[in-house]
This record gives sequence, C-alpha cells and structure tokens, in this order.
Amino acid sequence: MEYNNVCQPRKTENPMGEDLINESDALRTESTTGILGYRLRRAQLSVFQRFLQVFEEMRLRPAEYSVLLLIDDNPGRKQTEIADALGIKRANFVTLVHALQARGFLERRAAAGDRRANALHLTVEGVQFLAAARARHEDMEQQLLSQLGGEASRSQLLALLDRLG
Amino acid sequence: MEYNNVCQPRKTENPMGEDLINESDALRTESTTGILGYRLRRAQLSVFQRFLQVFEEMRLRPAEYSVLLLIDDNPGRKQTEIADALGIKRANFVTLVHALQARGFLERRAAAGDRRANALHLTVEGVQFLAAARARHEDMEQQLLSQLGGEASRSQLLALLDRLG
DNA sequence: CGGTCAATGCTATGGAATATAACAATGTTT
DNA sequence: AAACATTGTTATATTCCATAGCATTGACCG
Repeated sequence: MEYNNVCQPRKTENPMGEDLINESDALRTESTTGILGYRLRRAQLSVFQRFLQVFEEMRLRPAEYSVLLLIDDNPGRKQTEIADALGIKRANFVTLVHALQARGFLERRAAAGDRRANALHLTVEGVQFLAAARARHEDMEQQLLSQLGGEASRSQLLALLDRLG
Repeated sequence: MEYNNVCQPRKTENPMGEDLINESDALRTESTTGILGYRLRRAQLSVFQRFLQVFEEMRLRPAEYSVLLLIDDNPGRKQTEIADALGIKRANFVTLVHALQARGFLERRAAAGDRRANALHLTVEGVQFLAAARARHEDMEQQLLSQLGGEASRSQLLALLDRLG
C-alpha cells in the first residue's frame, strides 16, 4: 500500500483555458480492463489488503487464518495433509505451524501409528483466538457482500471463480 | 471450559475390507469455500500460473505484459505515470523498465520539458513482440472464456471484480 | 535572484511468499 | 534384508513488494 502523497506536477496558471503542452491527463487503460488475470489480481490484492488491515492488531495473516480454520475442521491431521489442501509446500508449512504453535494456538501431537507425522490440534487458546478471528472476518465479508450488491452477486462471483480453478 | 477434541482420522465405511490401511479421507474444506479472499487468491494463482506457462518461451511476465500494453496505448509518458497506473512503486518499476529496454522492446527518451523524466516509447521490436504476445494472450482469454461458460459470465465476473476495487 | 520544497529516477536493502534440494527418521514394499 | 517412499525439517535461491535515501531537476515564493 502506498501511503505517499503522490504530488501531481503543479500546473501553471491557466486563466485563458488553453491547452498546455505539459498538461498531463489520465492514461488510457482500456487494454488492461479486458485482461481477466489483471483484474483478478487487482481485486485479490484489494481484498487481501483489507484483510491485513483488519487483522493487523491480531497479527493474523491470511494463510495463518486458513490454517487455523482447516485444523479446526480437521483435527488430528498430519502437516502434509493440511498443507496440501491449502496448496502450501510442506517445507514452507513448517514455519507457519511453528509460529502458530509458538503463540500457543496449536499443538503437534505424536500421530497414532506413524512416528514421523505430527497430528495437528488446536489448543483452547487457539479455539478462542479463532472464534475472535471468525467474528472479525464475518464483518469483513459483510462489507464485501454489500460492495458486491447482495448475496446473489456474491454467490455468483464465487461460482465463477470456481470455474477458473 | 473443556476442550477434548481428540479426533482420530475418520475411517470410511468399508464393507469389502479393502484399502483400509492407507485410506486417507478427503479433508473438510467448507470453511474456506465461503471466504471470498481465499477463492479470489486461488483463482488468481490459477490464471497467473497459466499465463506463466503460456508465456514461458517468450520470457514475458504478467507485469511486463501490462507495462508494454500501457506504453503502447500511452507513448511518451513518464515512468512514474505508467508505474502509478499499474500500482507499481517507481523504485521497483526501474528494474522492470531496464529489463524490457535491455531486450530492445522500449526506449527511455528524454522527456520534453523535464530533464528528470524519461519518456517511454516502444521500439519497432517492442511493437512486434507485443503483437505476438497479444495473439498468444488472445488464445488464453478464449480458454478462460470457455471455462467461464460464455461472454455473459465473463463480463459479469469482470463487473463483480470491479466492485471489489 | 536565492532559498525551499517537491518530483523524478535510481540504488540499496529488508521482508514476505514461494520453490527446490537434501537430510534423518520412519514407514512401506519387494 | 534391501530398496524405496513418506514425513518433517533445514538451508537456500528467487521473486515480489515496501521503505529509505540519494542526486538531479523543476516549481514556487519572498
């Protein structure tokens, strides 16, 4: 996010209303408006930016939130299973899990029947934290819903996004 | 409050007695399917992944493609103008422009009336390269169009994405 | 005119996400 | 028993993105 005050070049006084040589008007951006990937990226960045802002004081990142959600719905699963479901490489998943464990939100118990694997479980604090996060996220989704113009639009968008997977 | 959620991996019904040991059920992912940001990200990653694959032999990245498009539609603009329009920091834009210039696709001419600024122009090779890229991208958009199920769906998706900006 | 501030392009740098390689321990298969 | 696969892990490289600061140049103001 750019917080800089992007100052426009100061325009010279132009009382006559004539066109100035250095007048800089808006750029033509039609070529990008037809690119699905570009629009997808802009929208995703916008939504993620809001997420980061909303969850800044909770110090929760999008990936971490999805990890907590998935463990809550699938307690006892191995790291690789959760990571695969989220499209995260298990090597990178280690750091994620360790960070959440360091904050006391999850445990890595010994998996029954496989001494290599860690069975992931939320702790009590993890469940409480997730509940708070869910509430916050609910508000955010509500905002997005109103931006989209209603539940019909939202579910339509989700359906269309699914077809791109 | 008590927390005794020690779930073992669920066993599926197994009347035939086969495939029990290694059987690992699919995870429950309903919690993520309702998250707009998550779905947006997955869709965007999928589309970008295809872009990278399609343009691998042309060695063209999404950001570079958008830069070429914007310069083609707005020749003579300053670096900062192009960068701002694409949401790219001017510091990071330098590397982008230099790379494209090194490949002979654009020029940084002295801007008329401002000796600080570079006026960006496509070279002949840049125009030719962009034409080839446009053709390739056209095919890709066509694929996405059929995935979405028609032009109506596509324009609806674009409209919905716009509301998230 | 001189002084102050802003803009432009640039370099350097750090953080975050992502990808691969390799390893020890363990499990599976032959 | 031997060969191979999986799991978690570390190390590392790359890419993207953000900030700070610099020299040059321009705009503004007294």
